[in-house]
Amino acid sequence: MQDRITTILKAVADPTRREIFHALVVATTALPITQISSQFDISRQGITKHLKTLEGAGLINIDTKGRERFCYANPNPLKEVNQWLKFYEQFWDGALDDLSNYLDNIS
Amino acid sequence: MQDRITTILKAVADPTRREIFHALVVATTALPITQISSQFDISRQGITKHLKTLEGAGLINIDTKGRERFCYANPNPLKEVNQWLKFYEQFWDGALDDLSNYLDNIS
DNA sequence: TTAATATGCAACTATATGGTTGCAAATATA
DNA sequence: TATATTTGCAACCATATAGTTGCATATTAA
Repeated sequence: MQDRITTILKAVADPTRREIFHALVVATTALPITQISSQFDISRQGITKHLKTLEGAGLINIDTKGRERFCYANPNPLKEVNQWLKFYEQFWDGALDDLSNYLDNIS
Repeated sequence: MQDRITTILKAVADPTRREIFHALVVATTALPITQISSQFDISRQGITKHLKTLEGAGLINIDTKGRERFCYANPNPLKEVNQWLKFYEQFWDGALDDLSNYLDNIS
């Protein structure tokens, strides 16, 4: 199908999915689908589709418990985006003002 | 239309556009469209569309000189992606092994 | 056991996206 | 001046995407 990095970037390129992901990251507990969809204006099915996309990118996991499916965030795939970015960091303005970048580049 | 960050993420979510962008970043000189498209299997018009998307995201600039249009990369918009990522860095595994993250979090 | 709740699946719609081809216009070269 | 090169614009096509609704099913609660 497509690259892992492409799958991840496409998943977060949608603003609604970023919102859903964010809500799950800051949530103190896993949330069932209905509860997530209650926070948005689009239908539950619309939310379910977004959740599937996020799950496909590895950005969320879902645990089924009885009739409910509890979703929680897994930010780890974003490390790949970070790595992709890292190469270009040396080319953008102000890069050398950033200590971490400096350390990366002298090693 | 849409968020700046959404525009940027959508631009880099396409693998062909990432390739084009990368080619321009590592190029030592600005490249005319025909020369860029010669490096890819898709048509010149296909490349032109991608260039427009990249330009719309601010990731490249284009200078017209005579009949030619010279393209060069501008990685600065990626700083916004980096900032978006930064928030989630604290939630991913191994974040504290990274000195830069550590420094960010004690300040 | 009956009713309510949470969900998945399928079908459908509208629009966006990635790609193509054909043609006209501007610029450069012979 | 005639020809070749570089490009933009417009139309078109196929598929992907973001969303909807309707219905069936499983689990929980009354």
